[in-house]
Amino acid sequence: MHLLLVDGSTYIFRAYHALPPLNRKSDGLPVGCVQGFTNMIFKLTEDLKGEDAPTHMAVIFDHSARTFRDDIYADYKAQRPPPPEELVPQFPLTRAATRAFSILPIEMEGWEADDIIATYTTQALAAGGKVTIVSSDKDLMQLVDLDGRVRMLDTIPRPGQPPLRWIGPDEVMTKFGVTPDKVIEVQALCGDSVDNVPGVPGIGVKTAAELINTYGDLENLLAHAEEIKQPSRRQKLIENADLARISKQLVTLSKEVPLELELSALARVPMEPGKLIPFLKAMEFNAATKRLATLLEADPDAYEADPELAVKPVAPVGFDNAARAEARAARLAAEGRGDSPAVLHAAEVHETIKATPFDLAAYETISDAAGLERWIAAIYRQGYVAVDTETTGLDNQQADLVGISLSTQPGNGAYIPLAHATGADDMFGNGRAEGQMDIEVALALLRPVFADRSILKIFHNYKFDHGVLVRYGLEVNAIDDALLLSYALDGPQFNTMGELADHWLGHAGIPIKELLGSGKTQRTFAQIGIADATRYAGEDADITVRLWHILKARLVPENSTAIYETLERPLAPVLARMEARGISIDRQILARLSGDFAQRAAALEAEAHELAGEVFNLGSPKQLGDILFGKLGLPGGSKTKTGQWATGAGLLEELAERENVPLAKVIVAWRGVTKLKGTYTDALPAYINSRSNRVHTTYSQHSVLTGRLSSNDPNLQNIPIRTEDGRKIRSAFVAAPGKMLISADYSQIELRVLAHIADIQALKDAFEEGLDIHAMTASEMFKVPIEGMPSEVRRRAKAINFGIIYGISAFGLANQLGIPRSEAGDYIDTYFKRFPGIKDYMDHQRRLVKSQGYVTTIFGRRIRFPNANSSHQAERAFVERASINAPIQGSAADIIRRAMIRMEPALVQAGVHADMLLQVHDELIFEVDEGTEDEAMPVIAQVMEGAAEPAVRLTVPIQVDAHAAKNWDEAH
DNA sequence: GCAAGGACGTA
DNA sequence: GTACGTCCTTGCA
Repeated sequence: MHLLLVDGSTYIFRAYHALPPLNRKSDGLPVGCVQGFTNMIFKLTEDLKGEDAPTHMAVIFDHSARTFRDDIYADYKAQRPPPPEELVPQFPLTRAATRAFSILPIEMEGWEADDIIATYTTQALAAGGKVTIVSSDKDLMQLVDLDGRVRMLDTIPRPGQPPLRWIGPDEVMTKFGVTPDKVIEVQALCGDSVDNVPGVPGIGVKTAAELINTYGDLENLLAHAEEIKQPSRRQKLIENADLARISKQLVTLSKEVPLELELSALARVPMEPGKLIPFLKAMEFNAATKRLATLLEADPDAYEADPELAVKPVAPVGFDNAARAEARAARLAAEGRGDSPAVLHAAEVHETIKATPFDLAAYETISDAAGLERWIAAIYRQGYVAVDTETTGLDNQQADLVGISLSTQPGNGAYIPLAHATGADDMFGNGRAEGQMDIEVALALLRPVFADRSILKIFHNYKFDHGVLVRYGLEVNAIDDALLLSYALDGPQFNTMGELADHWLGHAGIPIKELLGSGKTQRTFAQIGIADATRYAGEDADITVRLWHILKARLVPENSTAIYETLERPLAPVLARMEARGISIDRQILARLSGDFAQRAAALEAEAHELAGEVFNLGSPKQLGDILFGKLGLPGGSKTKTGQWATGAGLLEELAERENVPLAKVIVAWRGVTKLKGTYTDALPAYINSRSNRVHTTYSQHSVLTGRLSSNDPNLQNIPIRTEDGRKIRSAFVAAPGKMLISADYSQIELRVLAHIADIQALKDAFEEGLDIHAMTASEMFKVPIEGMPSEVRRRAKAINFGIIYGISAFGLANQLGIPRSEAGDYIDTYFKRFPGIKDYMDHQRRLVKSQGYVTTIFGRRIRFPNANSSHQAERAFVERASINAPIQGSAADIIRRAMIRMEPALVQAGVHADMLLQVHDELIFEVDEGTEDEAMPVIAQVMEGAAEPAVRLTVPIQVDAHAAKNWDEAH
């Protein structure tokens, strides 16, 4: 007997890094590793002929689950990052490839592939056979034996080396300095940084081998540790004896895996064209199909592509209609959309999916475990699934889960009702509706699927579903998000699934209003009948999977892959966790303020009525305008675009000053107080979540043109700070008992980004020297020494600096500073003369936006302006200013996003516990245990300051200021 | 009950 | 002059 065991998982990972990426032509599915794997299996069968030919064969895979090693040592393989997303869909395909060659793929929950290999190896030896292990994993070297009955074979292609490299006792000796039977003793001492096996700190392979060759094994060495001459080595061994013993347990492969298949079941059977060719065709490996068909003396045309794996012929006309593809290519070329294969591919995917009709009646209601298990099996075959949750409300921190829908391909869908009540019309209702499986049973079945990093879960607005699912104990790994794909590609153009579906599929789907109604009679999803719910929810999952196919195909041709993969997708779970944490607010402070504001508002209101000589609604700009400019006949009134009198704060203040109108002052004061009361002190307490006693904002990751976040329900990005009253509100945001808040903010991030992008040496020098940037600007412009500079001069320079960032106009600057427009124009001219690069930068962005319709951040985020060539002068001017601002604001936004993505792992790495709670554009708020703030702050600042690297090396220093206190006002 | 407009809080 | 979200009034359904 000759048993050949292929270590499948290691090969896939090595192939992923070694081989160029390859995508299936028809749908862009990544298949590079599958192809590498298929070639490897084929070459093995070719190379191992005659004497070397195995009689038994299997491919062994790791099963993504914990193993006994996690129980021995919690940190085992803790450093291992999740597999790359491109690799994920390829896992099930490599199993399929194995079966296509008539070889059994073997994996077992709770066991690593290495353990299964060790057990089969032991059994084969006991049966008198020999074993070849196809792997280069050093952990398997312990199985090699001295008399050549167990050898390893490394087949990973390496330049300059033979294609097949046998690993026997000599090679093991080279690697570990000992015979194979002593490998685990050496590994126990030297550990393994990749798998996070600790070993004895400070002992490497060389020392370990020397010690083992002297003392024979670990136990004997430890028993004689006292005798070792070198003091530090002796001490390390004595101190870390237990660590070494644990390490040995970790590296020792189990030879007692309870195998499901006996050795005899692995007997080789010949390849069958009926299995192999349909697989190769489904993968669209055309050359391999021909070659293997010839080898097997089969007619490739006699077999169809495996329907389970092939791109589904979802459209009336398939992808392979040459005439149609050609016509399409011609049309696209004529439209100037280019003819790169990726562009054509994306267009084909879109057209095909768009042509697939919706059939709401086809969606399945899953009402029992057997039904769900069938769907889960389909999900594992597909490797990905679109998921949508239905809940009782829009607040994902409170809403109850009502059901979950799934779709694995355009046109299909299923709904698992979990908490529907009996009909809303039934006045005795609110019982549990019939035909639903137990929620715990359903979740138990779904839990491993959601956690499985080899199955991609596709959401639309993942953050919402995450907030619901984690509260039901589901962990979700490996996600894509159709809404974020859309945002990475098109910016905030589309906000809802309905808008996306309408635009891309020409089918908006059932509006939720149609099911729930609105106003007083509005129902929750739990009150919807299961049949209606299945149509609605199934459609949502179906739409999601369609959008995913269409949008994902556009990433590569539209240069948005990096933004999506490195900024958008990784940020979503970070934000989801911040939302779930919330922040504590002090109700008492707010209640006292509300009372205070109410009194002051009432007094101001009475005073205003007195001054106006009549009772009117102070909250009505219309009534106010009529009184000021009508009844009182004040001059200087201007009209808004709707013909109303304008009554903005700036205008009222001017009126108070110039015309000496006390009423104007009173109104401004009243507005200030009622604004704070209405928006903050009255409103915020209502947002306190009764379970957590904290306020949970929702961040929108897909709403802002420039790449910033926005915050809503409540908006925690506009908590007051500028006035005394405002800061009192801010002081109501507090650390939990025993905790502290840390606020870390970027200093002048946008001006620094401007200095970098526009390459303004004078600005860079100023930042390098740590100067007051506004004072420096003033000194340059007005020729005033920084020392003893009047505050008014600095204020003007500051307004100009901000103006530059906003795409300055003389009109705007004049307005801001209350100076004549001609004077503002002179300031701008002076600024351009002093900092000549600024004008170049501005002109450059103007040209870019007009020629290509978008500008970019330093990380390549595209910010689109479809109106760049508008026929309206005002609109054009607006786009010009926005296109000047967007790369600055957007690059700063990208920097803090990168910091947020890296923050949690960096804190873990540093051994600091800190919870990131809020982001306010250039500021991050954390909550830490009291007393740990001095450890946390440097780590936080370091991550933030280095966030652009290594993607971009900024040519200005980035500075972060961090402070800790019990409340947000004092921490800021 | 809903949308638009004005005003104003933040970076 | 950039980017947001929320509150309130108004006007129409």
